Amino acid sequence: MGIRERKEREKGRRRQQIMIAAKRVFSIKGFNKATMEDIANEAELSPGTLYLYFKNKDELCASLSLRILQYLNIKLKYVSSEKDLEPEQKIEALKEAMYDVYEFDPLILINMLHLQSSEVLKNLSSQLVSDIKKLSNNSIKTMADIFEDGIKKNVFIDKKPFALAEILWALFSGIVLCDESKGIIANNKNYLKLTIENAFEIFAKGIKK
Amino acid sequence: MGIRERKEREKGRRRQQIMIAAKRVFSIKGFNKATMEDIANEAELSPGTLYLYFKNKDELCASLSLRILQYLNIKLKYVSSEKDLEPEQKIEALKEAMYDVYEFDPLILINMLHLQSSEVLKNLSSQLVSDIKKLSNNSIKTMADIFEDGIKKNVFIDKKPFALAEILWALFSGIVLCDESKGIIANNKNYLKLTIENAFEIFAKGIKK
Amino acid sequence: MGIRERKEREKGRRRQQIMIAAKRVFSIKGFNKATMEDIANEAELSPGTLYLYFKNKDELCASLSLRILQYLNIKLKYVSSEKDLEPEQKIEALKEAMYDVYEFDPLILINMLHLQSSEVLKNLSSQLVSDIKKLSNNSIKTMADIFEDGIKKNVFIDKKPFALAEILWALFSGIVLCDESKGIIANNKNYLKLTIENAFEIFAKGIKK
Amino acid sequence: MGIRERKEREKGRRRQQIMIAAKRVFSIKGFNKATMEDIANEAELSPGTLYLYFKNKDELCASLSLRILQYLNIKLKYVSSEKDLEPEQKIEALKEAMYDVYEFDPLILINMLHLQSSEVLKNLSSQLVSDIKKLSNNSIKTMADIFEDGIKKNVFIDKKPFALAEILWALFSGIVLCDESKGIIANNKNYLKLTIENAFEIFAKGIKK
DNA sequence: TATGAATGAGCATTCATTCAT
DNA sequence: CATGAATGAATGCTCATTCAT
Repeated sequence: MGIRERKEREKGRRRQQIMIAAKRVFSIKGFNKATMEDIANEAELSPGTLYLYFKNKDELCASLSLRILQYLNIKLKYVSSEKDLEPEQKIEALKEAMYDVYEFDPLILINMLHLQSSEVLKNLSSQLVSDIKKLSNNSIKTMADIFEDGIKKNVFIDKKPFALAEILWALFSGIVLCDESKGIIANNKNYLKLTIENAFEIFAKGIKK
Repeated sequence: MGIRERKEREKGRRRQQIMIAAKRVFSIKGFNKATMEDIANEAELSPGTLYLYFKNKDELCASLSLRILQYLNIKLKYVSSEKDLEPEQKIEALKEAMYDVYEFDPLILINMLHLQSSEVLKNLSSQLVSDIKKLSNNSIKTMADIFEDGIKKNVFIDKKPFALAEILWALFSGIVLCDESKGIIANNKNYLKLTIENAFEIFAKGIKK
Repeated sequence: MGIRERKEREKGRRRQQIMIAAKRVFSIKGFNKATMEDIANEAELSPGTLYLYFKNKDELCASLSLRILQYLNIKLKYVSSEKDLEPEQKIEALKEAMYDVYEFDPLILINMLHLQSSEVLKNLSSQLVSDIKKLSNNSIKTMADIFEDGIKKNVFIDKKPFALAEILWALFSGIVLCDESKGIIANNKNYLKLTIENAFEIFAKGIKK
Repeated sequence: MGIRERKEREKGRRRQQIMIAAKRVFSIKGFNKATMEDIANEAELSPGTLYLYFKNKDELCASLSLRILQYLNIKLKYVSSEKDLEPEQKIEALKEAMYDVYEFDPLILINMLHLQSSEVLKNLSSQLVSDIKKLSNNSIKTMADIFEDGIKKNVFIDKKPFALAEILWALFSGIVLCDESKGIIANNKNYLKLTIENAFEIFAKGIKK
């Protein structure tokens, strides 16, 4: 391993360290009330250092989204590529994958939502924006592949698979969203787990031939 | 109509005017990048005037949520109370209602999400917080009533109706969410309409006995 | 006087108040070490208020230059228009005018110099930049008119009058500059007055036929 | 040449390298907007290295001034010592010398001006401050010697020679200054060369008996 | 010597909120 | 009621400087 390589890896580690700290602070204070100083303290770094690794606060936030999308993408790719699984088993695996992703980073949607604002997009490097778009599309596409497989095997109804993927994506987003806003909407504990369970049951039944 | 009443009504109108302006500004700039001055300009009022009608920025935002929840509640109540509709027709009516709500105010979710932050909740009057919670629960409860009716009539599977309501709520939230973040996630136009259509089809099929 | 007019005048007064404070602070601390808070304190205003009247720190500084150029311009116009003065008397009047300007704002050159940097220019509104350019050119042009008059009357040598104006402008700038940097260069008190006196004597002799 | 000497020379080279880079960066961005990192990049060194050769940013800037003053001093001494030149020829030689200096480092005045700020002076080593003062005074003194020679030989008017020197110094400074701020003030290309030419013509005529 | 990552004090700027008119 | 100028605390960000390697 060359020096250059080692440094690159070191840099990646720092970014992770900062993102983890940011995640923690965002989840406690919310994106707006969290200050860069808060994050720096949490990461046990100085405020200036944050700017060595992230162009600005918005970019730090967007990078969190990218990170979770990367994780999601890997999970989905893996499920999709499992040749030995029957379509219905893949749906089950999907459910597990999504639950996994949520556990990895429950903040996913707050961050994703933040990206909507055109004012925020202005602050992001075009590289980052295109990475996020690419990964989002890839994720949905991979899910679509899973459904397509089931349709081919005559197990699932013949809806456009991409549409199915989008519905599942929406369902997932919505469930997470409602879980996030527990204070207002949800009532029972383990809301997420139960609801994902129930939702997939309905969904799986709904798409079966 | 007494003078007092007229004044009250006048006051309500002003609040509406401000909320509409706020909605427009929020949808363009996002909640955080929108300034009270932006909103005042959009409403053709002065910044100071906003504070005659709303305690602070967070409360203005929360009032937007309350407003949409009220609208949603009315729609749902109406669907639920229609004695002549069969369960499946009610589901169809639900779909229409939700589409309606979305058209009325697509920003609902951004606002709802914003309410999550405990830091924001601190700024709200307890009256407002309890109103929002009550309405949210009512909405879900009313949907649950619809499902319960279907279960009693032996048309829907015997899932806990409240769970069904939550799934539908999540589905709706997720769809709207994905539509909002079109720039990042969605690909096709009319994403929302198509996806609601597809989703309800799957959902309806999934809960039928 | 209408309300609008009164407000406009009030606004002008505030700008003056701030500029005067800025001048004082700049002359004590230098442009860079002077903070906006320093200036606000000196003006007995809050930092935020400064930004109601000046886009940013660079623009506040440039406005000081504009102010002195306006003053200079008026002085020069007056000298140039005096029909009864002989060319040599006008040169004498020029000297007085310049001395006057310097007394009005000895900081003129520090500010002018600041304008050189392209990075600074980026921060200025194009209106301001064009105003400054126009006034600078006008000043030199007016001086040229004075020399042209002398050349026509066969009193001054037939150099291009514009070139003469530029030399005088440079002489003035240089004298002020050296006076400013007293700490390093000048030795005697009243350096400025003496040197302007001497310089104009040489200059007047040099351009006489 | 001993090792110590070689090292000393090497050190001098590095200082030159850094000063040249600094000059380039200052002339593009202005002293304040130029960062030490900018200079380090231009010099193809790391920021830390700059501090091995200069105590701080202000001292780096002052060293630039010192460097140009040394160059000027040598030029002036040479002109002054030429026994065979007539006073008028010396004035001509002075003109050439000044043009030379300007070409060597047009930034001289920006740097000199920067030294004015008492806040900056605090940051400089007393050694450096006294060097700069000494050289400045020497330069003016040497010019005065040239004029004194002319006065003795009954060629120049009997003004105090030191005053003449100061006027010339001011003229030079002013011309350079105006050339630097071309964007704002000057109009014609080759402003500097032409104006120095014209100015010396007037000046020479003005001091002749 | 040279590096360049890390620092953290410092500052320009913003903006929710107030209040005299 | 309405205004909008003024506020000033809050904060994102910068950059001269340091120091472990």
